[in-house]
Amino acid sequence: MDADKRMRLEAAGWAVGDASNFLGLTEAEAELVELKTRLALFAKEQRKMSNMSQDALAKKMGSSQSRVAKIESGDPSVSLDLIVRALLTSGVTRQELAQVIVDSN
Amino acid sequence: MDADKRMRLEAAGWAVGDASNFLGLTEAEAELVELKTRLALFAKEQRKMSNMSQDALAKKMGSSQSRVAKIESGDPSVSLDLIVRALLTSGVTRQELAQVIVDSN
DNA sequence: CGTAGTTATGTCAAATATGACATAATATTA
DNA sequence: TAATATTATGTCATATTTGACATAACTACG
Repeated sequence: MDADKRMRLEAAGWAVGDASNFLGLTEAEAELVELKTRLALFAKEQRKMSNMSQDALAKKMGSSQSRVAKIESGDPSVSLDLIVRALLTSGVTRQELAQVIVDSN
Repeated sequence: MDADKRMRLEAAGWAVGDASNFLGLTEAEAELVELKTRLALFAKEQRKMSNMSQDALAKKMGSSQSRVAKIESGDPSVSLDLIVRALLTSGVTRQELAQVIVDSN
């Protein structure tokens, strides 16, 4: 919808800091953007931690190198589902996932 | 199934003991499905907790009553993004979200 | 230097998710 | 009971997300 497009713009270019009011983002929408951004960074960390190339992870999770790159760069075309799949495939536990969510922001 | 076969299967990356492999799901995919299911139930709980009808929540998050129903029933057409948006819109904190993730399964 | 390995970026057809709508089913309340 | 509110289910056109591909941009090492 409209809000999603706005979320996209913000995640793509506009400082992810806190432009909540800027384009009329809901509190929840802004929080989700921040959460996804944080998880994206964590995904990159954890893949490296497990000594996999983007291509290796991609194959393991049935995706492609370019999409893994997009996951890790916080590309707005990437769903939360895909980010979490990447994390779980990298061996991240629910506990670690939860920790990142608590620390987010 | 004997221990040897189990060991061989598990070494090859298969979880033995649930329906994951039967459905052709990787471990990560199965874990994601379980996570989403748990979050869906939690979403229903929390909406009720905040005394909103599905229609009220739908309006607040820019969705529709029928989609909120699908969120809460664990409909496979619902993304994790949408589930989390529903949760955050219902006033769930990151801490509570994390707690559910840890407890999942 | 070159070259092999890895990561980033753009594009696109196909797959999937979405809100909206109708309407059925089930609660709730007068 | 009936009337009303709420929730469930199915469908569909549209929007978004996807893997795949090409290729550019690094990185590391001989």
